[in-house]
Parts: sequence; C-alpha cells; structure tokens
Amino acid sequence: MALRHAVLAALLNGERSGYQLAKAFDIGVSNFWQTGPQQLYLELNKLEEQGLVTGRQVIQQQRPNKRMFTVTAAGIDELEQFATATCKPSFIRDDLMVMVQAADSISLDAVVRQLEERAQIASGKVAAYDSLLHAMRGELDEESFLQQATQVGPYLTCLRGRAFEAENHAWCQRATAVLRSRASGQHERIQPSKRSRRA
Amino acid sequence: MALRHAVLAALLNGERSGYQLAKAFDIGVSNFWQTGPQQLYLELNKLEEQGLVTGRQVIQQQRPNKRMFTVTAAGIDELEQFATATCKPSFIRDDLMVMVQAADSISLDAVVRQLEERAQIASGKVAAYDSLLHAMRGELDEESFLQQATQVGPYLTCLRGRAFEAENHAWCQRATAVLRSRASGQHERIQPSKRSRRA
DNA sequence: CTGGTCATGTAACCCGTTACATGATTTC
DNA sequence: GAAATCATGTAACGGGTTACATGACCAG
Repeated sequence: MALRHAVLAALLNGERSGYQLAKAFDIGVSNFWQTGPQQLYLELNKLEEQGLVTGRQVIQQQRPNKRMFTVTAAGIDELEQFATATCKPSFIRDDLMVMVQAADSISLDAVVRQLEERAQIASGKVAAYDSLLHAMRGELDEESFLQQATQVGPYLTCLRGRAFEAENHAWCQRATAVLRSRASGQHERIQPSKRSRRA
Repeated sequence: MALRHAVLAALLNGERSGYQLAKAFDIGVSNFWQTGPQQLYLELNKLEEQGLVTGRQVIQQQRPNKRMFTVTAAGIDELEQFATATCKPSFIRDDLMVMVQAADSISLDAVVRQLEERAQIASGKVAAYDSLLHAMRGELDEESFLQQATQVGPYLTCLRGRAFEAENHAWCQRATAVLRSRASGQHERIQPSKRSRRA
C-alpha cells in the first residue's frame, strides 16, 4: 500500500481533480511515483470511502462534470503514520541495465542505440526539471528558497529526480563510449580461454 | 516480461543454481533487478520449459541436491531480440520520496529519521559497490579495464548502481540539512496567507 | 541448542499495466 | 475533418511480494 500515500502527498498542494492529478503524475510527482489515470480514479474512490479525502462535485456547462478532492485530517494522520514506519530502500529496475549487463554476449549495435536514445530522453528530463525548479523558486536562488519558503517538500523531491536523470544521462554516454570503442578495437583484446561464451 | 531477461543476463556469467542466483540478485545484479528466491525458482523452471536454459542435476552427499543452470543458444537469441525492442525509461519508486514530498504537512522528526537511516544504508552500498568494482577490475585501473577486459557489461551496470547510491546519499544529507534548519528556525518564515494547510 | 547456510518449491494476494468504453469541446 | 483536451470509469491480465512449507548440516 504505497500508491495511496503517493496520491495523498500529491494532493497536499491543494484541491485537484482526478484528471489534474494524472497530469501531475506526469511531471512533478513522477519523481517518486508513476501511474495512469485509471488507477488514480480507482484509488481516489477508495480513499474517499475511507474518509482520507473528500470529493466535491463541480458541475460544468461546457466541460464534463468533475470531482475535486481534498485531503482530510484523517488523511494527514495516515501520512503521519506512514512516515513513522521505516521504509525499504529503493532500487533501479531498468530494462536498459539488463541489456548492458548482457552487452558482452549480444550484438553491440542494438544496445548502443538504446543507450543513445535514453541519453537523449534523460537530458530532456533534466531540462524539464530545471524549468520546474526555477518556476518553484521564482526570483530566489536555491539556498534562500530552501531556507525561507513555506513548502520545500516538492522542491526537494524534484532535486532528487533531476539528479537521477543527470546521472542517467552521464552513464548512458559513458557506456556508449566504452561499447563503441570496443566495437571498433575488438581484435586487440585477448579471447577468453577458460570459459568461452556458448554460441 | 522482464524478469526472464534479467535472469538470463545474470546467468551469462556461468552456470549457477537457483540459490546462487538468489545471492547474486542480492548484490551485483540487484543494480537492475531485485526479487526473492521463490520467483527465481519459478522463473528458472519456466525458462527451462521454453528451452532458454538447461538444468543439470547435481547430486550432493552432505548438502541438498541442486540444479545448475546454463543459458542455451536460444536463450542468447531471446536476449538479442529483447535488446532490439526499444524499452521505456525507468523511474524511482520510493516511499522515502513520498514522505519528503509530504514533509511540509507532517512532523519533521519522522522524515528526518528516515532520511538519516537511508543515508547510512546508501553509503554502505556505495562501499559494497566499490569493493565489487575493485574485485572485477583487479590490478588494472578503470580506464584500462574497460578497454581491455573481455567482459564489461557487469562492470558498467555496477557503475550505474554506485552512482545511484552515491546520489541517494548526497540527497538524503542535503534534505536532512534543509529540514533540520527549518525545524529550528520555524518562526522566521512568513505564514502562508492564501491557502493554509488544513489541520 | 539456536541460528545461519544450503536448497527448493506452492499458494494467495496485491498492485500495476493495458485494453476497452464514452462523449463533448476546442484547436489546427 | 482530425487530433488533442477535459473527464471518468470497468475489466482482464500479468507480475511481484509475502507467507507458508520442508529438511539436513554446520558453527557458535
């Protein structure tokens, strides 16, 4: 049960509809959780049943009706309790890493292509985080903002997300360089003697 | 279907039993995948049925019997094919990030405690990766190793894992410092005017 | 004699992903 | 006229986590 808390945390920034939340899960909140709209609607209904959020119907003329959700006192309590339970360390679960792990046994071209593609995506995300961070801190520099602002949680998580993508980018480039140079200079290396890869 | 490929990739280093693989998934391979022994046994049986690995019974006197698995040619093909399909970018899914996101609305003590705990775990993992990397490259320095070694995939994934944990550590310390300084100097900040957090 | 290592599995449950379903309005 | 945005859901499937189950040997 972790998505529930992610939703609650995302909802702390103010009243949101399911649709708006889905968008938020696409950018800011995606640092620490990702999911489609479907599961959000489901989760919001569950949270409402349990009294952790309250939904308010908004009838609209030129748009479909929507429900705006707010975290209740019980919801805050739930988060409070959640924060006291020690949580397990996270890890990277990434197909690209699997490919690189196997890079010595398969054709390098495919792996390199993936690495380059990913590097590009990562640098794009870094840029997106940068503008998000800038928007949050406004005129202030980071240090002053973190000291003075009334809300720093979202900023801190964005910093983590940015660092992750920056690392991702750097690593992809490094791995690409290594694999590329090996592809060209393959004859220079000693062939394995004791345990050769089976064909 | 991604665990299957993680298992295949992990098995490329040589013949392993399910039990040994489970250990490997605890250290080296855990960079890109984590799972318990149960699922490994299940997955190995599936892979064997599909002819992607072959199991060899080893009767032991003073230990329970075991089965040693090897990747087949079909298994390599499977990996090859896997590497051609473009994969989706990964992201961090972390309870700790959820807590930090909500840090402005809940008691800071709990969050800070978690951050400190995590920082310690992360620095421990960095050390573990460092010794693993050192063991892999032996006498050589990193640059020479990456140019000359017959196998660099596992080294590269470990580098990614190390960077991730190092970032983790740095971020936890930063977040701790920020939240700590805010806890002590709370009166200095302006109270929110337009939208106050509900109690 | 307690706890850890070696060794392998089954079963249940929760969660996440994907596909399906609908429908009006605005923008290109 | 096509595509994107707003807006909310249901249903099925697959995968991951956790609990349960067994059993011998070895070290403290």
